[in-house]
Amino acid sequence: MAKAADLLQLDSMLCFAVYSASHAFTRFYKPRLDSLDLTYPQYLACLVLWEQDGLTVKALGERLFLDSGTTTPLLKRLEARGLVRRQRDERDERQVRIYLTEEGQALREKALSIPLSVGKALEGNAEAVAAMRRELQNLRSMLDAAALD
Amino acid sequence: MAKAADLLQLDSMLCFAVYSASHAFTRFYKPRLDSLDLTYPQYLACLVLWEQDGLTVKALGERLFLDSGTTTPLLKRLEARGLVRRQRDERDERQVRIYLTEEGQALREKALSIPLSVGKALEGNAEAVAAMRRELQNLRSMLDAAALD
DNA sequence: CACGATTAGATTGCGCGCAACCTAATTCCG
DNA sequence: CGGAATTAGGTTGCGCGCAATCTAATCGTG
Repeated sequence: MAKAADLLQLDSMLCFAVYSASHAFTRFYKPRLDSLDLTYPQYLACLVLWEQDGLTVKALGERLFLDSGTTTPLLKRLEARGLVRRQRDERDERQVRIYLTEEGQALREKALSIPLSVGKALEGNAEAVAAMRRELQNLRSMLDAAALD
Repeated sequence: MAKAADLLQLDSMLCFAVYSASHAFTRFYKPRLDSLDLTYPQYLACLVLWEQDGLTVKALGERLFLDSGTTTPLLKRLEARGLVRRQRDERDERQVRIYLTEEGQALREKALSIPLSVGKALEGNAEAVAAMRRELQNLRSMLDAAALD
């Protein structure tokens, strides 16, 4: 049975498994993203924009579960790098819409090699990977729901 | 079949599922850790020390997969808060050993409520949680191994 | 229409997380 | 023994990630 001592065992904790796997992913991506001159969160923002261009800052933040304190400076860095353009919405001037530049759109081709590299590293575990992804998505929504109590 | 377009779909990516679940955990822990006056990484460091006191900075960093640029300032903050003592090893003066103070040891009792709160949030998923944890540990080691290429 | 409430985005401050680099202590080897 | 190589820890710089706060634009209600 689980004693009080066991409750605080680092290696039995799901939170630490998620936390350390997340950092391992970032480390794995680092050298691959260096060749695109992107950080990992910047890469995620590009993924969102490659799927749907012209999103507002808020919509992009909701897609990544990040708030404006994170997204605003990140998008300004992408703008400084010439990958996106930030433009006030004319209908609602509170909103700022993010548009990929030609360079930003072109970067997509180079980015294709990255998921291939991940696929290679996790070769032979395709079903397990897909199942894990779904469980993690479920975990995230359970945690966000429970965070309100 | 997976086309090129699908390769870059955010919601099909394991990396993003891990990344966003990790942040969801941090958000979930935040209000619980506020009452202990600890950040999440500081809580992890305490978990390690509650298991084994007197570790070197390096050993503690290896346990958490963090380097000295992260652990040194984190441990200095725990020291400033009165939870740990940092002491040069007499045998090998390159090393600094970390010892819990009485206050640091006492905090352990208050921390017990936290895994209980997590257990409640994930109630009814105990086996799935344990399986996911093992898969994530495996994922982390696969990524760290593949990161070398 | 007017005015309080809400909303979008920006800003500041702080704690990670890591690369790059530095110093001091120890080890390795001729 | 003595100098090169290695190791532990610390420092700096930068990009997140988020709480708290601010401003400006829009909405909602009387």
